Amino acid sequence: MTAETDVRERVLDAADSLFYSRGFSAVGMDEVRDAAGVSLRRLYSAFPSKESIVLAMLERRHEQWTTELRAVVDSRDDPRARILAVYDYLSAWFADESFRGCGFINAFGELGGVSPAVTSLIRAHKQSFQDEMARLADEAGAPPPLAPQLAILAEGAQTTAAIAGDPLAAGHARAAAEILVDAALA
Amino acid sequence: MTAETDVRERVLDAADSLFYSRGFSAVGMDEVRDAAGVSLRRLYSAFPSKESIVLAMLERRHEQWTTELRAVVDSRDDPRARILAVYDYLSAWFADESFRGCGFINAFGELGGVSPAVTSLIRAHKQSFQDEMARLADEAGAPPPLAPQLAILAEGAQTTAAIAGDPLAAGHARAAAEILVDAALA
DNA sequence: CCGACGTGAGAACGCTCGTTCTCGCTTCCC
DNA sequence: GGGAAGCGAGAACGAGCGTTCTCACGTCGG
Repeated sequence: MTAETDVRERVLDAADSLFYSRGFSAVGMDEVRDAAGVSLRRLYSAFPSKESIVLAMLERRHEQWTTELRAVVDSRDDPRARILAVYDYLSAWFADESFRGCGFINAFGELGGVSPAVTSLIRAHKQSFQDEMARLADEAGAPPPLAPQLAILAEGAQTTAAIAGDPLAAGHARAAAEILVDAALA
Repeated sequence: MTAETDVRERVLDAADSLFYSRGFSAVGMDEVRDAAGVSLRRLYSAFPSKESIVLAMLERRHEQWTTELRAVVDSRDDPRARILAVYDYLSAWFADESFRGCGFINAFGELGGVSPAVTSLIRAHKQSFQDEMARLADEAGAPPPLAPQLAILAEGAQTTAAIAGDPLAAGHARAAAEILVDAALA
């Protein structure tokens, strides 16, 4: 069973990296096989189809993102600092040289119009982020409108950083968040 | 010559609608031909390749977007109202039933990793929007950091409205923009 | 030592794609 | 009226896709 999960991990690692950097339809299964170092036979015994790999990869990405974000947030105690920590997490992420935007937003552009399964997974991921923001805003005692505003800032920072290639977007979003938080708590 | 431009327009109309709603690789040239009501022969005499259609379509979309946005902004006189008009424009756009996010952000996800020409066109479009925001913020006498913050709000509203399917994102972004503008002008 | 099984490498399959070519028909100019 | 050019419809082509199959080989229980 370990061998089986190992194959799945290797395939998901390779698929995540390739699909994230080049998109889904631009990457063939042969390339995934080569990058994973796995035979096509084993690959298709671990996953029934390419789409199932995409779905599994997005699920794993969602869990990684959620875990990492929570870790950064939980390193702070002050409710205001916990909110702002979200943008610090974004800042560190944007600095990664292989950063090419939010994988879920990218997937939505390519597959959102044709794959309902992928669409609902993307939606769930973004909803979970909004819930997280609502929790943090609530902890700080802020009124309800703050949370969606903070989430919108985070989303905008991601696409701006990706397309303009400007990691400073996280700083701008953080500065705006500070103003909004302070205004909401006043 | 009119016939030639007519063919181009018909093809671009069809391609824009199809590519925007389903993505690029999910739509074949046969489908574009059917929707455009043009023979494949004429289609390929007007455009050398599928990618050239994508590029022409994005350029046209950029001009439409810029023109429409300027019209809404120019319907206001007060500098503060001109800034907020941007989010009113977004609000009206999100209400369109065929809205599926920003076509440029979507294109970036699918083609940004493989087509440099498409990437630089997308970048130019987003840069032009940031420039527009900088002009509006400058008109209002706001300090420099405001403009990127307003732009990030607009980008975030677009992806949030698209993925969550929530048109209210424009309202949240507008409310946040009001707070940021007032804080910057205080 | 042997046969059954599981595996890796990659050929093969069926399909779809972007693009080009064929062919019969229309059109229009002289 | 005749021939050359342009056109639409769709077949054809070559490539690439996701997926499956073949086959030779290694492994291992008996």
